[in-house]
Amino acid sequence: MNFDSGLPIYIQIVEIIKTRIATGILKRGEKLPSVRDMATELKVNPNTIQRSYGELERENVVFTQRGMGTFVTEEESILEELKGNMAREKIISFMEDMERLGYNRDEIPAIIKETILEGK
Amino acid sequence: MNFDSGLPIYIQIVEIIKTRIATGILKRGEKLPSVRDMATELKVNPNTIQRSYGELERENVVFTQRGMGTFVTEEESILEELKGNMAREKIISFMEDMERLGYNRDEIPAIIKETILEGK
Amino acid sequence: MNFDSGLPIYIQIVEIIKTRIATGILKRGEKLPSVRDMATELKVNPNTIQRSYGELERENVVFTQRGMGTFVTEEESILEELKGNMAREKIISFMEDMERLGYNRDEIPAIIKETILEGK
Amino acid sequence: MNFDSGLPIYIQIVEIIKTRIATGILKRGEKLPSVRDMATELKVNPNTIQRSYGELERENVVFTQRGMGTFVTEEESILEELKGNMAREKIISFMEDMERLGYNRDEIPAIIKETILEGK
DNA sequence: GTGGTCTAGACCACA
DNA sequence: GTGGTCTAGACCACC
Repeated sequence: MNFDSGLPIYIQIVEIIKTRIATGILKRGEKLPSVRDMATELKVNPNTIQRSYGELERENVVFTQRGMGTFVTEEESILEELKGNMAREKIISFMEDMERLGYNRDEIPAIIKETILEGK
Repeated sequence: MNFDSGLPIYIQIVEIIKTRIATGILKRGEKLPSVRDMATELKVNPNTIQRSYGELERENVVFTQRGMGTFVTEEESILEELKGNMAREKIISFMEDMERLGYNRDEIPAIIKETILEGK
Repeated sequence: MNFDSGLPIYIQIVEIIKTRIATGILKRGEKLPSVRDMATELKVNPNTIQRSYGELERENVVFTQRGMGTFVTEEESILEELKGNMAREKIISFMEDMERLGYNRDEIPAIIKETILEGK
Repeated sequence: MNFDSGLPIYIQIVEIIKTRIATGILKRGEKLPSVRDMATELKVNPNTIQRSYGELERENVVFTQRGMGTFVTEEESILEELKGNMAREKIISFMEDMERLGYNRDEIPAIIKETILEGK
């Protein structure tokens, strides 16, 4: 795993975990890897993972039980919001890419429909 | 710049240059940086750039004039096709991402329209 | 327990015991811990406790029976006065705090009423 | 300065700074001591101060300008809210103390009024 | 100079 | 074992 995108490593890890949760790789209520295991897996310092987990907890995406571990939230509403946010980000960056390629915002839905039909 | 995506570096450079052309950073008929300059800019071996330019020429995206340098094609149809291909790739990977987030192919155009409206 | 408030330790202990009596942790007529036990509990020299007990006796808050130990006074009037004094101190320091936060002496009772209502 | 209240040091520092702001010792827009100076002053590690400042920034009580320092927020509404919160905490703990001394919640405003009158 | 991030390694409370 | 805190010391970007 590389972390040279310019963003702080702990933020990048937050994004990775959010993606895993939003896409269902990590499920509602599931235990995350321990701070130490995650640190070993991603080859970063445990404090960095700690910070990532802390940030996720602040956002109520995960919760921790002392001595037990860190878990994906049980609250469905937060998970839905998370998916919505990630989708919105994906859409926005996609649209920016498309505009850079010379397409107009408003014609994009139509182009997508075409592409869907082609693929069928 | 990192080139550790697994793909051969020369292919990655081909993609970078195609993106620059498709987005208009490099314009129709414009001279590309010399092999040597490009190698310096991307911190790779000049032979690698040479190979990338060769590939681009094979695809008629650029053409070479001995002693003058390498230039973006003058043929509008090729540029259009290039943009179309890049757009199609973007759309496909975007749709895969959205499906992973739990959205159905067919509902995506509608979601995009909503997001456009929100952003206004 | 820390005793680094600047005040003599024996005075601080007098205050601790008065608080325990005023709040009913130590009841009317109840035996106080022996000097030796109290010294162990608070991790101070027994002579210090001896001095604190002496001070409390001087104020008629406790009385000593040779060979039996030290006891909270039986006189209700002294206990009432003790509570009144502690309340007055609490009120004064509370009001100073509130004034420092920018509240006027005279508006404080009203603010408290509001807070009581909120808490209901 | 002692930090053995059981609470994490960084939280205690957050409280100290909030008190300084709420009581006007630190004014609207004023620069806080640098992380390093504060660490020296309070004899803790700079990272601990960093964490405290980060927490305060998260709560919008302060903001930072890279290379310039950390400053008390300019937003009056946040400062008002801060004072309100600190007052509420003071009131609640004061009332708990008074109840422990045998006074009823509802009679406290009256007792305060008496104490004010006595002091005049 | 400022804050921001990261690593290394320690100790603690909780279970 | 788990997460939570703290220290020490380094390097970075920005001003």
